[in-house]
Amino acid sequence: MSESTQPTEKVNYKPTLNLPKTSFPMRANLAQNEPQSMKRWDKQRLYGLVNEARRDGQPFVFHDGPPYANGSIHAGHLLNKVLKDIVVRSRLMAGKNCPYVPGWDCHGLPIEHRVMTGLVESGKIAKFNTLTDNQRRMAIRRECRKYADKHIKLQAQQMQRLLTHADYDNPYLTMTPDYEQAVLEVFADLVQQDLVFRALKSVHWSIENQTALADAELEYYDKTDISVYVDFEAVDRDAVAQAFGVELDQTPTFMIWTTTPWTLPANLAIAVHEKFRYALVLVDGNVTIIASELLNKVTAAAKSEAVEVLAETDGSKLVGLRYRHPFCDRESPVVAADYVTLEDGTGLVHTAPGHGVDDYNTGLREGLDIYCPVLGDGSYDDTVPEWLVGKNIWKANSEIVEHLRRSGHLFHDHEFVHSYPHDWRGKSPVIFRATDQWFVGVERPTRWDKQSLQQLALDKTETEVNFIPQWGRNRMRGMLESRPDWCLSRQRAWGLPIPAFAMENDEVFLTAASVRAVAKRFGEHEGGSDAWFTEAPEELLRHYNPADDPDAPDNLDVARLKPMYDIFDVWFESGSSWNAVMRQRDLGYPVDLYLEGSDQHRGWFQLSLLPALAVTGQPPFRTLLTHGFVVDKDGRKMSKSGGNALDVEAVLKDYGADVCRWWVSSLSYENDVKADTGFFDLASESYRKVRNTLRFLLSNLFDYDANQSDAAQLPAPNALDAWIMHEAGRLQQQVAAAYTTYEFRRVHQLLYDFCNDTLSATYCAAVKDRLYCDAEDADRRRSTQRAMFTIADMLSRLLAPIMPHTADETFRALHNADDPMQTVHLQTQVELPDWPCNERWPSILELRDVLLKAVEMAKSSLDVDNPLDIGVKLQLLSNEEVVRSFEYQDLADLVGVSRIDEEPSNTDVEPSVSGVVFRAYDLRDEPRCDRCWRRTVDTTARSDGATLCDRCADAMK
RNA sequence: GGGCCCGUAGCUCAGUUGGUUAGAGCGCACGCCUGAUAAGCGUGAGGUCAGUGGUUCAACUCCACUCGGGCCCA
Repeated sequence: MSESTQPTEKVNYKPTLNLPKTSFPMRANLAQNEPQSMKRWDKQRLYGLVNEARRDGQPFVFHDGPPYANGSIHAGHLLNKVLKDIVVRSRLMAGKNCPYVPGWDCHGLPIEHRVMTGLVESGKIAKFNTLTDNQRRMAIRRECRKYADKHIKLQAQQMQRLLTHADYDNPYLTMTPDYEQAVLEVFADLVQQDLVFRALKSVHWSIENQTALADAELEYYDKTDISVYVDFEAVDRDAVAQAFGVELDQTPTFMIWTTTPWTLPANLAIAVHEKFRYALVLVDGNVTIIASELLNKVTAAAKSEAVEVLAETDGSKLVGLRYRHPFCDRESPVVAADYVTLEDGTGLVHTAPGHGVDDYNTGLREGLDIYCPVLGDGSYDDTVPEWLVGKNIWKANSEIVEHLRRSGHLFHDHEFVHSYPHDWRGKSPVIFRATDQWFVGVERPTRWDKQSLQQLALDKTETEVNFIPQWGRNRMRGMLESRPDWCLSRQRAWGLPIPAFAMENDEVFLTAASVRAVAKRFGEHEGGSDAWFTEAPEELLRHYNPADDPDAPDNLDVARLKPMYDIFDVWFESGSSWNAVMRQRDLGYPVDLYLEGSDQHRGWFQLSLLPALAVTGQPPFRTLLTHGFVVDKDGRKMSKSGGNALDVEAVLKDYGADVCRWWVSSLSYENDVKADTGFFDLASESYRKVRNTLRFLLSNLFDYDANQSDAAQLPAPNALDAWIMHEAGRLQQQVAAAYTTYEFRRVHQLLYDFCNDTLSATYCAAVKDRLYCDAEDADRRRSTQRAMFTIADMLSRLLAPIMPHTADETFRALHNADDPMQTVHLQTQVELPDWPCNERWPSILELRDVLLKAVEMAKSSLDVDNPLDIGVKLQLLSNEEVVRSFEYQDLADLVGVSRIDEEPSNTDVEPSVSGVVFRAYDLRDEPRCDRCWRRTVDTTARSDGATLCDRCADAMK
């Protein structure tokens, strides 16, 4: 700063200025202060108050999907719950009636598995095993319920810490009696439409525990088995010869390979790959068929000496040929299958639909029996050859090999070590076994114009469901098209029982009316579906009268019924929530919005859609919004074991919920979301920018009384104020629209840019001088304060859905709230009046940019540091009218220089960007106001020796 | 292996139906202010639009393939 322009004696004018004052802290200290906000809201019972206040508002029906009641919340929950909360809060702010009932998925294998593991580890399992079946089931269920309760409490607490505004006092739980009742009512409706049936399906089966096992209950260990190459004799020699285009005088065989000889009695097909080449070979005097590529490997393994390829053909030519089973009296076909590989075996795959998933699917497709001659205890039933009946399958393995060897069907055998699934508890090997299961038939006609569920689902998602993002529709369609029948049953204890009974004649008793009767019983029973394990059939069916049931079997004797113990797939329970929650609690149906991760296209979305369509004929949702998954900073999947999972609790503690939510609002959530603690540093920075802008507004309102300074008493707003109010109005409309269309990222962008650019860098910088230096009561200053007050109030409301704590803190500071009941969250958005403002503002802002650059250049060329030591002369050419419609002082404030004025235009000069010619010049020789530090034309020496501008001289009076 | 999707500055993202020199914020560099001060302001440098090939007068944009990543199946 130049010495020559400094006043000789320094008077401190600082006390005469209206400098900002506020108790609103610069540092948010969210980790400490957010819990206090939560307490205040809790005490005033805010959730209920808001609902009460919005009771007559237009409803917006939102339905929360239930997370699984297991473990702590993770990054995915953070994203999901915050997005939901932003939706709900923004709808409430718009005056909508929008309840948010949170829910939990309580039943199911993961909990049961954890509980069982605990029992095994603690040794309690021994005691459980001494109980009767139903006592044991009840004991397990009690443990599972305790486990679920504990985690629901934990998660609810963590979700509340995210500042979500939901009815945590009345959540829905899939394990409560009322919920269970409503699920069974949905099921009854499906039964009534004949959509439910029983059929065989291959499952992992533990012989040791005589139970079906889920994938999660398998452990893989190496197991030594006998692997065998078996010749299956062709039925029609000529047909085979024709397929290979040769003549044959010997009946050829199909050579298969298997490591489970005990499944051979259930063989019903041989699968080949249509695109592979197969060879007709003379090996050691026999003619057999092997995949060409595997021929050498197989004959080498068997140490065959004489190998001669007679012909080759495509797999597709073999399809349809038939063969004779080596020791069962039947013929079976060769079929095509894609899963046939050339890695092991012969390229011809032994297929037993009762003993394998691929085999099972092939069996369904080819219309084969799902034949399973193995009983639950691992012994053969009486449908197999006599020498095998009653034998244990593991023992039978070697007998079958010997039998094949003797009958000449065994080409080769050797021991083979492979990874094989074992029961996680007993560590014994499991088998695949076809068992009776319950299904929902997706291709059966429903009561809705006889269309199938699949067809209804395809049609309705095409026309009646809105997808965000759009590609969700394709994804859903693809999944629906390939949707198999829905297997509803599981063989577990922790779940809702499928209320079926076995009759004396071994037939199954389950009708729509009987299901409804049990539903009613569960609903009124304190323990809900626990009744299934503690009550006799007469009690369970106390609301059932066979005389009123057209489907009741003739010979029904309720007293002699035996309950069956399959439970529902948990997806059927959560998939009935539209009934168990939304319809039962009268919250609105169909629902406006389901919002979940994109994995739920197959999960909750689809499995809610199917039952709802069956029962109501319409989709349960109008809009499906999906978000991506949270991945690590390199875009890789997060996992606890991978060590790259985000610690949500730590992030909340270090950054606070408002920062986390501000981060969530910045995401393009439709794609995968990268997250790392470092990302929250950035969100923190940007949060602080917004916070500081709010603080600046608040700090300049310390002497402003919004009630007294009513609009009527104030003069027309200054051009700057009119402009910022106009911008604020536009912002409000854009933000409101973006909230409505779930474009939170745009909301974030708009709010950030407005705070950072429009307010902080432009408006606030420009009005500082008048706020600080104008007389306290000057019209110009009051007009500015009015704008700032209005905007701060508006911003607190616009920000409330994203940062509930900070918005409330701002709102309460602005309104000097001592009353704990005062909160932004009971407010609705105020529509700002359409403020007229000079329509030339865009040109002026362009001019500002140009002049800022000019000032920057002048600073170096004139060797000036402080822009207040610079003045700008304009030559107005094409845009005379535009510039002259503004006051030069306002322009100077916008650019941050002491003064801007005109000079006569010189026609020789080329106009620059905005049609102006400008010249920045050094003002350091001009007097500088001691109070406002500007070098305006009216700054002169005053009688008391001070150098002041007129405005400051006035303000001092 | 199949279905759906993603890949633009160091980072997070814009980029209309193909059409001038691909935009913004953060970060970074340099500077200012010291009356928003553990703040605030200005200026500037950063890009082979994942890769290859094709369609076109013209491709970040349309098509095919490849690579990397995610979800759901098998």
